[in-house]
Amino acid sequence: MSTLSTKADDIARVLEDEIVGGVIAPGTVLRQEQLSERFEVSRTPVREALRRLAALGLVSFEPNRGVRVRSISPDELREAHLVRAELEALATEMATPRMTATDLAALDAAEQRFSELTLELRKQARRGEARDSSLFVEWMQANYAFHDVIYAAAAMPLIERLAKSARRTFIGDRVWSARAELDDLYAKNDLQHRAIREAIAAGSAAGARLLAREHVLSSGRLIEIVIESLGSGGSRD
Amino acid sequence: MSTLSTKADDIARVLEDEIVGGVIAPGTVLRQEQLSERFEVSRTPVREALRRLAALGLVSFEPNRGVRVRSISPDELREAHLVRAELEALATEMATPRMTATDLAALDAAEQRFSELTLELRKQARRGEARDSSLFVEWMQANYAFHDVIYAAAAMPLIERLAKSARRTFIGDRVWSARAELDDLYAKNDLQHRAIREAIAAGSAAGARLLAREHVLSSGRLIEIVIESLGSGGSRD
DNA sequence: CCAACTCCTTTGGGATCCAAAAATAGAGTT
DNA sequence: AACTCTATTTTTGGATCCCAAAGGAGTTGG
Repeated sequence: MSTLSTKADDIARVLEDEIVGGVIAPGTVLRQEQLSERFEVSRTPVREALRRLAALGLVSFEPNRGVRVRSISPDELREAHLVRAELEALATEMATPRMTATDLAALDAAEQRFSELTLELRKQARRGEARDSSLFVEWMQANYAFHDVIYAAAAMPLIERLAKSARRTFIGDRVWSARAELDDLYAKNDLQHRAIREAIAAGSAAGARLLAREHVLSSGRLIEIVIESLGSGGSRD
Repeated sequence: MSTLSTKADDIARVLEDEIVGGVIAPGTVLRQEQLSERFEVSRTPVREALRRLAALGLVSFEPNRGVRVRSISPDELREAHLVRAELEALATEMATPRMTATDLAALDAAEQRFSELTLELRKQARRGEARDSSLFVEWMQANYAFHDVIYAAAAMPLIERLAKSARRTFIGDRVWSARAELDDLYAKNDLQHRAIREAIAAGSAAGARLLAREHVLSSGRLIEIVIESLGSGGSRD
Protein backbone atom coordinates (compact mmCIF):
# COMPACT_ATOMS: atom_id res chain seq x y z
CA MET A 1 0.00 0.00 0.00
CA SER A 2 1.46 3.35 -0.97
CA THR A 3 1.89 5.87 1.76
CA LEU A 4 0.16 8.60 -0.21
CA SER A 5 -3.42 7.56 0.02
CA THR A 6 -5.85 5.22 1.65
CA LYS A 7 -8.45 3.13 -0.11
CA ALA A 8 -11.17 5.26 1.38
CA ASP A 9 -9.60 8.32 -0.19
CA ASP A 10 -9.21 6.64 -3.56
CA ILE A 11 -12.80 5.50 -3.57
CA ALA A 12 -14.00 8.91 -2.52
CA ARG A 13 -12.08 10.55 -5.31
CA VAL A 14 -13.43 8.21 -7.95
CA LEU A 15 -16.99 8.60 -6.77
CA GLU A 16 -16.51 12.34 -6.55
CA ASP A 17 -15.45 12.51 -10.16
CA GLU A 18 -18.28 10.31 -11.27
CA ILE A 19 -20.87 12.32 -9.43
CA VAL A 20 -19.51 15.64 -10.62
CA GLY A 21 -19.10 14.31 -14.12
CA GLY A 22 -22.63 13.08 -14.23
CA VAL A 23 -21.68 9.44 -14.67
CA ILE A 24 -23.72 8.71 -11.59
CA ALA A 25 -27.09 10.36 -11.94
CA PRO A 26 -28.49 12.56 -9.17
CA GLY A 27 -30.91 10.65 -7.03
CA THR A 28 -29.01 7.41 -7.35
CA VAL A 29 -28.75 5.50 -4.12
CA LEU A 30 -25.26 4.28 -3.36
CA ARG A 31 -25.32 0.84 -1.76
CA GLN A 32 -22.39 -0.01 0.44
CA GLU A 33 -22.16 -3.64 -0.55
CA GLN A 34 -22.41 -2.88 -4.20
CA LEU A 35 -19.59 -0.34 -3.95
CA SER A 36 -17.45 -2.69 -1.93
CA GLU A 37 -17.86 -5.30 -4.63
CA ARG A 38 -17.04 -2.86 -7.36
CA PHE A 39 -13.88 -1.58 -5.72
CA GLU A 40 -13.04 -4.98 -4.30
CA VAL A 41 -12.73 -3.80 -0.75
CA SER A 42 -14.70 -4.38 2.40
CA ARG A 43 -17.51 -2.13 3.50
CA THR A 44 -15.28 -0.32 5.98
CA PRO A 45 -13.38 1.96 3.59
CA VAL A 46 -16.51 2.38 1.51
CA ARG A 47 -18.36 3.85 4.44
CA GLU A 48 -15.50 6.17 5.21
CA ALA A 49 -15.53 7.35 1.63
CA LEU A 50 -19.24 7.97 1.81
CA ARG A 51 -18.78 10.03 4.95
CA ARG A 52 -16.38 12.18 3.07
CA LEU A 53 -18.75 12.67 0.18
CA ALA A 54 -21.46 13.57 2.63
CA ALA A 55 -19.26 16.15 4.32
CA LEU A 56 -18.49 17.63 0.93
CA GLY A 57 -22.19 17.90 0.26
CA LEU A 58 -22.14 15.70 -2.80
CA VAL A 59 -24.46 13.12 -1.33
CA SER A 60 -27.10 13.28 1.32
CA PHE A 61 -26.67 10.88 4.17
CA GLU A 62 -29.89 9.53 5.54
CA PRO A 63 -29.29 7.39 8.61
CA ASN A 64 -30.38 3.80 8.17
CA ARG A 65 -31.51 4.54 4.65
CA GLY A 66 -28.28 5.02 2.81
CA VAL A 67 -26.72 7.80 0.84
CA ARG A 68 -28.07 9.21 -2.32
CA VAL A 69 -26.50 11.51 -4.83
CA ARG A 70 -27.85 14.97 -4.32
CA SER A 71 -29.60 16.66 -7.16
CA ILE A 72 -29.27 20.40 -7.23
CA SER A 73 -32.27 22.62 -7.50
CA PRO A 74 -32.33 25.65 -9.77
CA ASP A 75 -32.12 27.81 -6.67
CA GLU A 76 -29.02 26.08 -5.48
CA LEU A 77 -27.44 26.40 -8.88
CA ARG A 78 -28.21 30.08 -8.92
CA GLU A 79 -26.77 30.57 -5.49
CA ALA A 80 -23.67 28.63 -6.33
CA HIS A 81 -23.01 30.94 -9.22
CA LEU A 82 -23.51 34.01 -7.12
CA VAL A 83 -20.98 32.66 -4.67
CA ARG A 84 -18.55 31.65 -7.32
CA ALA A 85 -18.85 35.06 -8.92
CA GLU A 86 -17.80 36.78 -5.73
CA LEU A 87 -15.00 34.38 -4.96
CA GLU A 88 -13.68 34.44 -8.46
CA ALA A 89 -13.84 38.20 -8.53
CA LEU A 90 -11.78 38.32 -5.37
CA ALA A 91 -9.31 35.75 -6.62
CA THR A 92 -8.89 37.63 -9.88
CA GLU A 93 -8.32 40.87 -8.07
CA MET A 94 -5.67 39.34 -5.87
CA ALA A 95 -4.07 37.49 -8.73
CA THR A 96 -3.66 40.49 -10.99
CA PRO A 97 -0.67 42.12 -9.30
CA ARG A 98 0.92 38.73 -8.81
CA MET A 99 0.77 37.51 -12.39
CA THR A 100 4.19 36.78 -13.81
CA ALA A 101 5.00 36.66 -17.50
CA THR A 102 4.84 32.89 -17.32
CA ASP A 103 1.41 33.00 -15.75
CA LEU A 104 0.22 35.34 -18.44
CA ALA A 105 1.54 33.02 -21.11
CA ALA A 106 -0.29 30.13 -19.51
CA LEU A 107 -3.43 32.23 -19.42
CA ASP A 108 -2.99 32.96 -23.10
CA ALA A 109 -2.61 29.30 -23.93
CA ALA A 110 -5.73 28.41 -21.97
CA GLU A 111 -7.63 31.24 -23.58
CA GLN A 112 -6.61 30.18 -27.03
CA ARG A 113 -7.68 26.61 -26.50
CA PHE A 114 -10.96 27.78 -25.06
CA SER A 115 -11.46 30.05 -28.01
CA GLU A 116 -10.92 27.25 -30.48
CA LEU A 117 -13.27 24.93 -28.71
CA THR A 118 -15.88 27.62 -28.48
CA LEU A 119 -15.68 28.15 -32.20
CA GLU A 120 -16.02 24.47 -32.86
CA LEU A 121 -18.91 24.20 -30.51
CA ARG A 122 -20.71 27.06 -32.21
CA LYS A 123 -20.13 25.55 -35.61
CA GLN A 124 -21.51 22.27 -34.46
CA ALA A 125 -24.50 23.96 -32.88
CA ARG A 126 -25.29 25.79 -36.11
CA ARG A 127 -25.10 22.57 -38.03
CA GLY A 128 -27.56 21.16 -35.59
CA GLU A 129 -25.40 18.28 -34.36
CA ALA A 130 -26.62 18.47 -30.85
CA ARG A 131 -25.15 15.46 -29.21
CA ASP A 132 -21.38 15.53 -29.07
CA SER A 133 -21.13 15.70 -25.34
CA SER A 134 -17.42 14.97 -25.31
CA LEU A 135 -16.76 18.22 -27.12
CA PHE A 136 -18.83 19.98 -24.55
CA VAL A 137 -16.90 18.39 -21.71
CA GLU A 138 -13.67 19.47 -23.34
CA TRP A 139 -15.00 22.97 -23.69
CA MET A 140 -15.97 22.99 -20.05
CA GLN A 141 -12.55 21.78 -19.02
CA ALA A 142 -10.83 24.39 -21.14
CA ASN A 143 -12.96 26.95 -19.38
CA TYR A 144 -11.88 25.61 -16.02
CA ALA A 145 -8.26 25.55 -17.12
CA PHE A 146 -8.42 29.26 -17.86
CA HIS A 147 -9.77 30.02 -14.43
CA ASP A 148 -7.33 27.67 -12.78
CA VAL A 149 -4.42 29.73 -14.01
CA ILE A 150 -5.90 32.68 -12.18
CA TYR A 151 -6.52 30.68 -9.04
CA ALA A 152 -2.96 29.45 -9.06
CA ALA A 153 -1.62 32.97 -9.38
CA ALA A 154 -3.86 34.23 -6.63
CA ALA A 155 -2.26 31.74 -4.27
CA MET A 156 -5.31 31.58 -2.06
CA PRO A 157 -5.93 27.94 -1.29
CA LEU A 158 -9.15 28.47 0.60
CA ILE A 159 -10.75 30.44 -2.19
CA GLU A 160 -9.58 27.91 -4.69
CA ARG A 161 -11.09 25.10 -2.70
CA LEU A 162 -14.40 26.85 -2.21
CA ALA A 163 -14.73 28.07 -5.74
CA LYS A 164 -13.90 24.70 -7.17
CA SER A 165 -16.42 23.12 -4.89
CA ALA A 166 -19.03 25.63 -6.01
CA ARG A 167 -18.07 24.90 -9.59
CA ARG A 168 -18.81 21.28 -8.89
CA THR A 169 -22.45 22.15 -8.79
CA PHE A 170 -22.54 20.65 -12.12
CA ILE A 171 -24.73 18.98 -14.60
CA GLY A 172 -24.13 15.61 -16.13
CA ASP A 173 -22.82 15.69 -19.64
CA ARG A 174 -25.84 13.92 -21.09
CA VAL A 175 -27.93 16.91 -20.15
CA TRP A 176 -25.87 19.16 -22.28
CA SER A 177 -26.10 19.94 -25.88
CA ALA A 178 -25.01 22.83 -27.99
CA ARG A 179 -28.02 24.87 -28.95
CA ALA A 180 -28.01 27.31 -31.79
CA GLU A 181 -30.05 29.93 -29.93
CA LEU A 182 -27.22 30.25 -27.44
CA ASP A 183 -24.67 31.10 -30.05
CA ASP A 184 -24.15 34.64 -28.91
CA LEU A 185 -23.91 33.57 -25.30
CA TYR A 186 -21.10 31.19 -26.10
CA ALA A 187 -19.39 33.92 -28.07
CA LYS A 188 -19.81 36.30 -25.17
CA ASN A 189 -18.11 33.87 -22.86
CA ASP A 190 -15.09 33.83 -25.04
CA LEU A 191 -14.97 37.59 -25.32
CA GLN A 192 -15.19 37.89 -21.58
CA HIS A 193 -12.20 35.67 -21.14
CA ARG A 194 -10.25 37.93 -23.41
CA ALA A 195 -11.35 40.99 -21.57
CA ILE A 196 -10.28 39.50 -18.29
CA ARG A 197 -6.97 38.54 -19.78
CA GLU A 198 -6.38 42.06 -21.05
CA ALA A 199 -7.39 43.67 -17.79
CA ILE A 200 -4.93 41.48 -15.96
CA ALA A 201 -2.23 42.22 -18.50
CA ALA A 202 -2.92 45.91 -18.04
CA GLY A 203 -2.50 45.47 -14.32
CA SER A 204 -5.99 46.64 -13.50
CA ALA A 205 -6.99 44.63 -10.47
CA ALA A 206 -10.29 46.44 -10.07
CA GLY A 207 -11.14 46.05 -13.72
CA ALA A 208 -10.24 42.38 -13.78
CA ARG A 209 -12.31 41.89 -10.69
CA LEU A 210 -15.40 43.40 -12.19
CA LEU A 211 -14.99 41.51 -15.41
CA ALA A 212 -14.50 38.22 -13.61
CA ARG A 213 -17.63 38.79 -11.60
CA GLU A 214 -19.71 39.60 -14.63
CA HIS A 215 -18.27 36.67 -16.49
CA VAL A 216 -19.22 34.12 -13.86
CA LEU A 217 -22.66 35.62 -13.48
CA SER A 218 -23.32 35.56 -17.19
CA SER A 219 -22.02 32.05 -17.61
CA GLY A 220 -24.30 31.13 -14.74
CA ARG A 221 -27.22 32.55 -16.68
CA LEU A 222 -26.10 30.59 -19.70
CA ILE A 223 -26.21 27.39 -17.75
CA GLU A 224 -29.58 28.25 -16.27
CA ILE A 225 -31.01 28.87 -19.70
CA VAL A 226 -29.69 25.62 -21.06
CA ILE A 227 -31.12 23.65 -18.19
CA GLU A 228 -34.41 25.44 -18.31
CA SER A 229 -34.73 24.94 -22.04
CA LEU A 230 -34.12 21.27 -21.58
CA GLY A 231 -37.01 21.23 -19.19
CA SER A 232 -37.35 18.04 -17.20
CA GLY A 233 -34.00 16.58 -18.06
CA GLY A 234 -32.49 15.08 -15.00
CA SER A 235 -34.26 15.81 -11.75
CA ARG A 236 -35.99 12.64 -10.85
CA ASP A 237 -35.97 12.56 -7.08
CA MET B 1 -30.81 4.48 18.82
CA SER B 2 -32.77 7.42 17.49
CA THR B 3 -33.28 7.64 13.79
CA LEU B 4 -31.95 11.17 13.60
CA SER B 5 -28.27 10.61 13.97
CA THR B 6 -25.52 8.04 13.98
CA LYS B 7 -22.74 7.72 16.51
CA ALA B 8 -20.25 8.84 13.94
CA ASP B 9 -22.22 12.04 13.48
CA ASP B 10 -22.52 12.64 17.19
CA ILE B 11 -18.83 12.16 17.73
CA ALA B 12 -17.99 14.38 14.80
CA ARG B 13 -20.20 17.13 16.16
CA VAL B 14 -18.68 16.99 19.61
CA LEU B 15 -15.14 17.03 18.29
CA GLU B 16 -16.05 19.80 15.91
CA ASP B 17 -17.26 21.98 18.73
CA GLU B 18 -14.24 21.23 20.83
CA ILE B 19 -11.84 22.03 18.04
CA VAL B 20 -13.61 25.23 17.06
CA GLY B 21 -14.00 26.19 20.69
CA GLY B 22 -10.33 25.73 21.36
CA VAL B 23 -10.89 22.97 23.91
CA ILE B 24 -8.66 20.78 21.82
CA ALA B 25 -5.51 22.68 20.99
CA PRO B 26 -4.28 22.93 17.42
CA GLY B 27 -1.58 20.41 16.72
CA THR B 28 -3.11 17.79 18.98
CA VAL B 29 -3.01 14.32 17.54
CA LEU B 30 -6.30 12.50 17.80
CA ARG B 31 -5.77 8.83 18.55
CA GLN B 32 -8.50 6.50 17.41
CA GLU B 33 -8.32 4.18 20.37
CA GLN B 34 -8.32 6.98 22.84
CA LEU B 35 -11.40 8.52 21.23
CA SER B 36 -13.17 5.19 21.09
CA GLU B 37 -12.57 4.79 24.81
CA ARG B 38 -13.78 8.27 25.56
CA PHE B 39 -17.00 7.92 23.60
CA GLU B 40 -17.37 4.28 24.53
CA VAL B 41 -17.68 3.05 20.99
CA SER B 42 -15.53 0.96 18.75
CA ARG B 43 -12.99 2.41 16.40
CA THR B 44 -15.33 2.11 13.44
CA PRO B 45 -17.58 5.12 14.06
CA VAL B 46 -14.60 7.08 15.35
CA ARG B 47 -12.82 6.72 12.06
CA GLU B 48 -15.92 7.77 10.19
CA ALA B 49 -16.17 10.85 12.34
CA LEU B 50 -12.53 11.66 11.68
CA ARG B 51 -13.13 11.38 7.96
CA ARG B 52 -15.83 13.93 8.29
CA LEU B 53 -13.64 16.33 10.22
CA ALA B 54 -10.95 15.89 7.61
CA ALA B 55 -13.37 16.68 4.80
CA LEU B 56 -14.43 19.80 6.68
CA GLY B 57 -10.82 20.84 6.90
CA LEU B 58 -10.72 20.90 10.68
CA VAL B 59 -8.08 18.24 10.94
CA SER B 60 -5.39 17.08 8.62
CA PHE B 61 -5.45 13.44 7.77
CA GLU B 62 -2.03 11.92 7.30
CA PRO B 63 -2.24 8.32 6.12
CA ASN B 64 -0.77 5.86 8.58
CA ARG B 65 0.13 8.69 10.90
CA GLY B 66 -3.19 9.76 12.27
CA VAL B 67 -5.14 12.95 12.28
CA ARG B 68 -4.05 16.14 13.92
CA VAL B 69 -5.98 19.28 14.64
CA ARG B 70 -5.02 21.89 12.11
CA SER B 71 -3.55 25.10 13.31
CA ILE B 72 -4.27 28.05 11.12
CA SER B 73 -1.50 30.24 9.88
CA PRO B 74 -1.81 34.03 9.80
CA ASP B 75 -2.12 33.79 6.02
CA GLU B 76 -5.00 31.40 6.26
CA LEU B 77 -6.71 33.60 8.80
CA ARG B 78 -6.31 36.58 6.53
CA GLU B 79 -7.67 34.70 3.58
CA ALA B 80 -10.60 33.41 5.54
CA HIS B 81 -11.56 36.95 6.41
CA LEU B 82 -11.29 38.09 2.84
CA VAL B 83 -13.61 35.29 1.84
CA ARG B 84 -16.01 35.92 4.63
CA ALA B 85 -16.09 39.60 3.77
CA GLU B 86 -17.19 38.88 0.21
CA LEU B 87 -19.72 36.27 1.20
CA GLU B 88 -21.16 38.35 3.96
CA ALA B 89 -21.34 41.35 1.68
CA LEU B 90 -23.30 39.32 -0.81
CA ALA B 91 -25.57 37.85 1.85
CA THR B 92 -26.27 41.30 3.25
CA GLU B 93 -27.06 42.66 -0.16
CA MET B 94 -29.49 39.85 -0.86
CA ALA B 95 -31.00 40.04 2.58
CA THR B 96 -31.77 43.75 2.52
CA PRO B 97 -34.84 43.69 0.27
CA ARG B 98 -36.10 40.62 2.03
CA MET B 99 -35.96 41.90 5.59
CA THR B 100 -39.33 41.89 7.25
CA ALA B 101 -40.24 44.00 10.25
CA THR B 102 -39.74 40.94 12.43
CA ASP B 103 -36.28 40.38 11.03
CA LEU B 104 -35.40 43.98 11.65
CA ALA B 105 -36.57 43.71 15.23
CA ALA B 106 -34.44 40.61 15.71
CA LEU B 107 -31.50 42.48 14.25
CA ASP B 108 -32.11 45.30 16.70
CA ALA B 109 -32.19 42.93 19.62
CA ALA B 110 -28.97 41.29 18.54
CA GLU B 111 -27.36 44.65 18.00
CA GLN B 112 -28.40 45.87 21.40
CA ARG B 113 -27.00 42.85 23.14
CA PHE B 114 -23.79 43.16 21.20
CA SER B 115 -23.58 46.81 22.09
CA GLU B 116 -23.95 46.10 25.78
CA LEU B 117 -21.34 43.40 25.75
CA THR B 118 -18.96 45.59 23.82
CA LEU B 119 -19.35 48.29 26.43
CA GLU B 120 -18.69 45.84 29.21
CA LEU B 121 -15.70 44.45 27.42
CA ARG B 122 -14.23 47.89 26.94
CA LYS B 123 -14.78 48.76 30.57
CA GLN B 124 -13.06 45.63 31.65
CA ALA B 125 -10.19 46.24 29.29
CA ARG B 126 -9.68 49.72 30.67
CA ARG B 127 -9.65 48.35 34.18
CA GLY B 128 -6.99 45.95 33.04
CA GLU B 129 -8.85 42.77 33.90
CA ALA B 130 -7.54 40.88 30.96
CA ARG B 131 -8.68 37.38 31.59
CA ASP B 132 -12.43 37.02 31.57
CA SER B 133 -12.58 34.80 28.54
CA SER B 134 -16.23 33.89 29.09
CA LEU B 135 -17.23 37.49 28.52
CA PHE B 136 -15.24 37.45 25.37
CA VAL B 137 -16.93 34.30 24.17
CA GLU B 138 -20.30 35.85 24.89
CA TRP B 139 -19.29 38.92 22.95
CA MET B 140 -18.21 36.77 20.06
CA GLN B 141 -21.49 34.89 20.11
CA ALA B 142 -23.49 38.08 20.21
CA ASN B 143 -21.54 39.19 17.19
CA TYR B 144 -22.39 35.96 15.41
CA ALA B 145 -26.02 36.28 16.41
CA PHE B 146 -26.22 39.63 14.70
CA HIS B 147 -24.83 38.24 11.50
CA ASP B 148 -27.00 35.18 11.72
CA VAL B 149 -30.12 37.28 11.50
CA ILE B 150 -28.85 38.58 8.21
CA TYR B 151 -27.96 35.14 6.95
CA ALA B 152 -31.38 33.88 7.83
CA ALA B 153 -33.06 36.72 5.96
CA ALA B 154 -30.85 36.20 2.94
CA ALA B 155 -32.13 32.64 2.68
CA MET B 156 -29.04 31.42 0.93
CA PRO B 157 -28.06 28.17 2.55
CA LEU B 158 -24.84 27.69 0.64
CA ILE B 159 -23.51 31.09 1.58
CA GLU B 160 -24.52 30.56 5.14
CA ARG B 161 -22.70 27.27 5.26
CA LEU B 162 -19.54 28.62 3.70
CA ALA B 163 -19.44 31.79 5.72
CA LYS B 164 -20.00 29.95 8.95
CA SER B 165 -17.29 27.54 8.03
CA ALA B 166 -14.95 30.42 7.29
CA ARG B 167 -15.94 31.95 10.59
CA ARG B 168 -14.81 28.75 12.22
CA THR B 169 -11.30 29.73 11.45
CA PHE B 170 -11.11 30.56 14.97
CA ILE B 171 -8.94 31.15 17.91
CA GLY B 172 -9.15 29.32 21.19
CA ASP B 173 -10.64 31.38 23.96
CA ARG B 174 -7.52 31.22 26.08
CA VAL B 175 -5.72 33.19 23.42
CA TRP B 176 -8.05 36.08 23.83
CA SER B 177 -7.99 38.95 26.20
CA ALA B 178 -9.39 42.39 26.11
CA ARG B 179 -6.63 44.86 25.52
CA ALA B 180 -6.96 48.53 26.24
CA GLU B 181 -5.12 49.62 23.09
CA LEU B 182 -7.87 48.06 21.04
CA ASP B 183 -10.58 50.11 22.64
CA ASP B 184 -11.38 52.11 19.55
CA LEU B 185 -11.41 49.02 17.39
CA TYR B 186 -14.01 47.42 19.60
CA ALA B 187 -16.02 50.60 19.51
CA LYS B 188 -15.73 50.71 15.75
CA ASN B 189 -17.12 47.21 15.48
CA ASP B 190 -20.22 48.27 17.32
CA LEU B 191 -20.68 51.37 15.21
CA GLN B 192 -20.37 49.30 12.08
CA HIS B 193 -23.14 47.02 13.22
CA ARG B 194 -25.36 50.02 13.66
CA ALA B 195 -24.46 51.37 10.26
CA ILE B 196 -25.30 48.07 8.64
CA ARG B 197 -28.56 47.95 10.51
CA GLU B 198 -29.49 51.42 9.37
CA ALA B 199 -28.54 50.78 5.79
CA ILE B 200 -30.73 47.72 5.77
CA ALA B 201 -33.58 49.63 7.40
CA ALA B 202 -33.21 52.28 4.73
CA GLY B 203 -33.47 49.61 2.09
CA SER B 204 -30.08 50.33 0.61
CA ALA B 205 -28.81 46.98 -0.54
CA ALA B 206 -25.67 48.42 -2.09
CA GLY B 207 -24.90 50.45 1.01
CA ALA B 208 -25.47 47.54 3.33
CA ARG B 209 -23.28 45.43 1.14
CA LEU B 210 -20.38 47.82 1.28
CA LEU B 211 -20.71 48.30 4.99
CA ALA B 212 -20.86 44.58 5.64
CA ARG B 213 -17.73 44.06 3.61
CA GLU B 214 -15.83 46.75 5.42
CA HIS B 215 -17.03 45.47 8.73
CA VAL B 216 -15.78 41.95 8.22
CA LEU B 217 -12.48 43.20 6.89
CA SER B 218 -11.93 45.51 9.81
CA SER B 219 -12.91 42.93 12.36
CA GLY B 220 -10.47 40.64 10.60
CA ARG B 221 -7.75 43.19 11.14
CA LEU B 222 -8.77 43.45 14.76
CA ILE B 223 -8.30 39.75 15.21
CA GLU B 224 -4.99 39.81 13.40
CA ILE B 225 -3.74 42.56 15.65
CA VAL B 226 -4.78 40.75 18.79
CA ILE B 227 -3.08 37.57 17.70
CA GLU B 228 0.02 39.35 16.58
CA SER B 229 0.30 41.28 19.80
CA LEU B 230 0.05 38.05 21.72
CA GLY B 231 2.98 36.83 19.72
CA SER B 232 3.65 33.15 20.11
CA GLY B 233 0.41 32.22 21.73
CA GLY B 234 -0.86 29.03 20.28
CA SER B 235 0.94 27.79 17.23
CA ARG B 236 2.94 24.87 18.38
CA ASP B 237 3.04 22.55 15.39
C1' DC C 1 -58.89 1.59 0.41
C1' DC C 2 -56.27 1.09 4.56
C1' DA C 3 -54.17 -1.14 8.58
C1' DA C 4 -51.42 -4.81 10.62
C1' DC C 5 -48.33 -8.37 10.27
C1' DT C 6 -44.98 -10.86 7.98
C1' DC C 7 -40.22 -11.29 5.52
C1' DC C 8 -36.18 -9.39 3.39
C1' DT C 9 -32.60 -6.08 2.60
C1' DT C 10 -29.55 -2.77 4.24
C1' DT C 11 -27.50 -0.14 7.59
C1' DG C 12 -24.86 1.02 12.06
C1' DG C 13 -21.84 -0.81 14.76
C1' DG C 14 -19.12 -4.25 17.66
C1' DA C 15 -15.23 -7.68 18.04
C1' DT C 16 -11.20 -9.83 16.28
C1' DC C 17 -7.56 -10.19 13.63
C1' DC C 18 -3.54 -8.94 10.70
C1' DA C 19 -0.13 -6.52 7.60
C1' DA C 20 2.23 -2.58 6.96
C1' DA C 21 3.84 1.86 8.32
C1' DA C 22 5.59 4.95 12.02
C1' DA C 23 7.52 5.97 16.07
C1' DT C 24 10.58 4.57 19.57
C1' DA C 25 14.23 2.44 21.91
C1' DG C 26 18.82 0.25 21.75
C1' DA C 27 22.72 -0.81 20.43
C1' DG C 28 27.06 -0.20 18.21
C1' DT C 29 30.30 2.76 15.65
C1' DT C 30 32.95 6.65 14.89
C1' DA D 1 28.42 13.16 22.17
C1' DA D 2 26.66 12.58 17.53
C1' DC D 3 25.27 9.38 14.08
C1' DT D 4 23.82 5.34 12.09
C1' DC D 5 21.44 0.78 11.76
C1' DT D 6 18.49 -2.53 13.78
C1' DA D 7 14.80 -4.43 16.81
C1' DT D 8 10.60 -3.61 19.32
C1' DT D 9 6.28 -1.37 20.18
C1' DT D 10 2.32 1.57 18.69
C1' DT D 11 -1.02 2.74 15.49
C1' DT D 12 -3.24 2.72 11.52
C1' DG D 13 -5.85 0.70 7.39
C1' DG D 14 -8.44 -2.77 6.42
C1' DA D 15 -10.73 -7.55 6.23
C1' DT D 16 -13.95 -10.61 8.08
C1' DC D 17 -17.71 -12.13 10.68
C1' DC D 18 -21.41 -10.99 13.37
C1' DC D 19 -25.79 -9.03 14.98
C1' DA D 20 -29.56 -5.68 16.24
C1' DA D 21 -32.52 -2.62 14.48
C1' DA D 22 -34.49 0.35 10.80
C1' DG D 23 -36.93 0.58 6.48
C1' DG D 24 -39.14 -1.20 2.79
C1' DA D 25 -42.11 -4.58 0.25
C1' DG D 26 -45.35 -7.72 0.05
C1' DT D 27 -49.32 -10.05 2.01
C1' DT D 28 -53.36 -10.54 4.38
C1' DG D 29 -57.53 -9.05 6.76
C1' DG D 30 -60.80 -5.80 7.47
